[in-house]
Amino acid sequence: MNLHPTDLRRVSVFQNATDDDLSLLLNRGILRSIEEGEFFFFQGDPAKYLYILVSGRAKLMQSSAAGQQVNLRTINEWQMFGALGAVREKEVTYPATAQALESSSALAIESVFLHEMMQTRPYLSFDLMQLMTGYIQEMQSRYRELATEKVERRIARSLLRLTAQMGVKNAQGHIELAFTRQDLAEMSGTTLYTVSRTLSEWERLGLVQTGRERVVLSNPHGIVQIAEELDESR
Amino acid sequence: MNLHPTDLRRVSVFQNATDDDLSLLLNRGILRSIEEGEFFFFQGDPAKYLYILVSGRAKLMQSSAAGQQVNLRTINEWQMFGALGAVREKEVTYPATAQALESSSALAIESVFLHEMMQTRPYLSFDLMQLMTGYIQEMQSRYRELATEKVERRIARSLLRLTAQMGVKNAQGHIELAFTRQDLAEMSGTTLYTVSRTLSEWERLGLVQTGRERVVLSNPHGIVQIAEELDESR
DNA sequence: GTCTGTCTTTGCGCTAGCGCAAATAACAGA
DNA sequence: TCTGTTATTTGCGCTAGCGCAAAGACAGAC
Repeated sequence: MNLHPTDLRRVSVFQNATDDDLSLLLNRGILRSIEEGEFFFFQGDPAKYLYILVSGRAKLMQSSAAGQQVNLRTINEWQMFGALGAVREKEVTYPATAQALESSSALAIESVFLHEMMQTRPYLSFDLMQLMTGYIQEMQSRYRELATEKVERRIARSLLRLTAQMGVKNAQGHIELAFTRQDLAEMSGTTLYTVSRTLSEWERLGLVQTGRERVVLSNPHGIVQIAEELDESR
Repeated sequence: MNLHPTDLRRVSVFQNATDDDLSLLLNRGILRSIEEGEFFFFQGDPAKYLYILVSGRAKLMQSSAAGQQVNLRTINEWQMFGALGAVREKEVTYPATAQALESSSALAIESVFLHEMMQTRPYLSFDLMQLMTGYIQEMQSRYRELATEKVERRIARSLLRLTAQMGVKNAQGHIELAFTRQDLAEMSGTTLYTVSRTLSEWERLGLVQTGRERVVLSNPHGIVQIAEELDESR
């Protein structure tokens, strides 16, 4: 894998960086490649590096003391993750675990290095803040959904969110997603059983086609309707 | 109400600001006072101002299309709220509603003004990012709790969070909180009925004393235990 | 003191969603 | 093709928590 500095401009935080900045970052970065199911870092590790996913796909998840876990977000190519350490000055630890969903590689950059760069480059701070406000808003919305909306709709929302982030159209122009029922459950705050039952129901209605680690939205509009329609029962 | 520039240093985002900066901010600010139950801004309004609560208490909440709402956080004196507009350059709207829990006043500062100041003052950006990472982490934790933990524990957590933020010790050294059951429910992602039943149960056990818009933690340790103990049933 | 509006409690019935268990399906490697 | 592993489906029973409704408690206004 050979990276060119300007590739890094695809990272939203670096969209306004100069070519020199990008070279600096690339030189300081270490490329780490890991296999499906392995981890970039664990919740609780010291947050010494931030990462930029170069290839593959990963997920960020948080687990409770009892071991149950939720999916905070999925990470696609050219997305930055684990960047909290660059902001918090004190010794900090990652608040979540990053696991590869398929063979992946990521550029690891020392948190303190980005921290130093931001001191003299306001646009970097702004672009990072931009990213952070996005996360805040997303988490707030998901929190509200989880608190007030019922499962079926939350699953629909998860599928739509995934579609927006990484939906790939197949030959028939249908949107195809590659996730296990368990993943979907962790994204929607429910159990794999309920996800399975819901997808089966939707398949019966002709909204989706399902398979092992696969969901095809054959009628995206129908899913949108489930996600959006006013719930007159409340 | 007469404000002195250095009062603003109590705001975490301004802790490292110069006296000149603080004066600038104060001069550009407008003091808005509102009554209990009234609103600083509504979800969906253009985010033209950011606020600093000078006196009183407020809550930030988000509501769904169907009108159900959740409590995102409570705002105490010298906390900043509604600051997203200072980061996002495009026309943005508040993602939440800010309502006064008691008569309150807040300093309103134009978002663009803080935005400009940050261009040349890296420490401002850092302190704002610091705040934002805190929110991200808190929302992530609360999201996980809501998804994986049962109601009783979530209510316990809410009480402890409130205690940390604004607990006032009364004459007996007990921690006293002033919230309606409805508020507590919106913070914990449940209903006022369940909160009421849970508090009654705790009162029977001698963990708390309750009253109208009042919860006294007479045995905080017991509440901590409920919030923390491993749930062997899972 | 009394009235009024708001907040709280509690009984009751109900159901959405959980989670076990067992069967089945799909894939991966030998 | 066979075999072990992992993912998925579905029946079944259960319960945590919801939400209505009605009664009670409290606080402020007059």
